[in-house]
Amino acid sequence: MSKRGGLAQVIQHHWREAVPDDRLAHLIKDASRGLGRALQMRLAEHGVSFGHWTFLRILWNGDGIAQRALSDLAGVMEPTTFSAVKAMEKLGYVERRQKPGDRKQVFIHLTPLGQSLKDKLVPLAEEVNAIAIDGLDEREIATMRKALLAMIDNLARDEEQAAGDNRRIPSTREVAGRLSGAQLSRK
Amino acid sequence: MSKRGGLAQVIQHHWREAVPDDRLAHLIKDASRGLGRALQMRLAEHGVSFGHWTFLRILWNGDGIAQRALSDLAGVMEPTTFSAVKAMEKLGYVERRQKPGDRKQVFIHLTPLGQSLKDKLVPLAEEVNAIAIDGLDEREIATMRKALLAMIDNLARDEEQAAGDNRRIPSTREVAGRLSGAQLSRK
DNA sequence: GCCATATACTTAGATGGCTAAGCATATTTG
DNA sequence: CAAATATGCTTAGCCATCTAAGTATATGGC
Repeated sequence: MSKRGGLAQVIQHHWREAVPDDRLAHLIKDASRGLGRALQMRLAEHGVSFGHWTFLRILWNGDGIAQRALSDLAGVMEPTTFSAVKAMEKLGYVERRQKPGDRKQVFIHLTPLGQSLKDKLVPLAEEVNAIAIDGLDEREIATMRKALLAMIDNLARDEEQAAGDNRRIPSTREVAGRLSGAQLSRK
Repeated sequence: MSKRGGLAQVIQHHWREAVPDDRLAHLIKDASRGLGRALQMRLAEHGVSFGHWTFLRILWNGDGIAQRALSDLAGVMEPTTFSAVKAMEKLGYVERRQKPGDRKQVFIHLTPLGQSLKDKLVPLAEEVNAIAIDGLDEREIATMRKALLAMIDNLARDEEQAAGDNRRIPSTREVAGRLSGAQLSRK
């Protein structure tokens, strides 16, 4: 309050110095929301919702996976996937199929329409990324990436432990899925 | 699929190398959700919802501000603030008052109960922060902070421009509020 | 001083995420 | 093999957030 030197400077000072501790979380949240909004705006122009993007991205990288696996890769809970997939099925982006001899799992397949979105949408995400990191150098980005990864890992271990404390041994699926949200299928 | 060398290593490899571009956004989102869940778990033990925390934090730092100002400081839209404040009023954390001669603005004041939460809840956020940044050194955190700040700024400018393209000159309030979501009251 | 515009709050309704709980089907094990 | 347990999908319902649109009140320009 009542610092000298213009708005930008005040904000810079505020975030960098006046705010030592827990507000790193706020910075991260704000960045995340900024990125989300930027992509959302662009996707909306193509009639695709932000929520669907998450799942399409994974399916473009290999469809025909079970709904459960899709949840893990997306880093969200099953009900989230369930409703998104249902909605995308209605939009004609995906099909839900079962394999003979397995009446539990539902496998998600892209339709040609769903497949075709890739070429339109991927550049939008790349554009957002380019805008966001403008002016940052390689080294800074690498450091940020490393730091974020470490934080995700730290928090996943905390969460894992908290869950274990209260209840039971969390399944591998749970722990791994919780770990970071979106990575390759392991095992 | 079918990588060698243990889960942690696979994930590390995945995030650090296999994923060059837009997935920085995913890292940030995952970190944000991890931080959110960690805090939420702890707040829940004290009967406070994550949403309320956002607003309480600001009010502890100076209550009696207008609902609109509270929105700006929290970096959320008015309806979000509206419902949160209504809920907190019902819980007895805050009161909504008006000033004579102004029938538009509603000023939000902490009750003693709302005030008293500060001592219980702030340490929880500090704990989460400490867990999250465990193992990171000063320099890394400073770099991340700087990079995030730059990204927020880049994205805010993008958004500002997109809005300007379509409609009208966004008010100062809007632009500044959008800039990062939670900072000091300036001017 | 009045009318146009801007501002502040509210309402309504959508979205994306979650937890809890249910049901059906596989899998394991005594 | 049968019973117990685990797994995968679904349903129901909550929470935090948003946009769009409505209402009431201030404010500024003519």
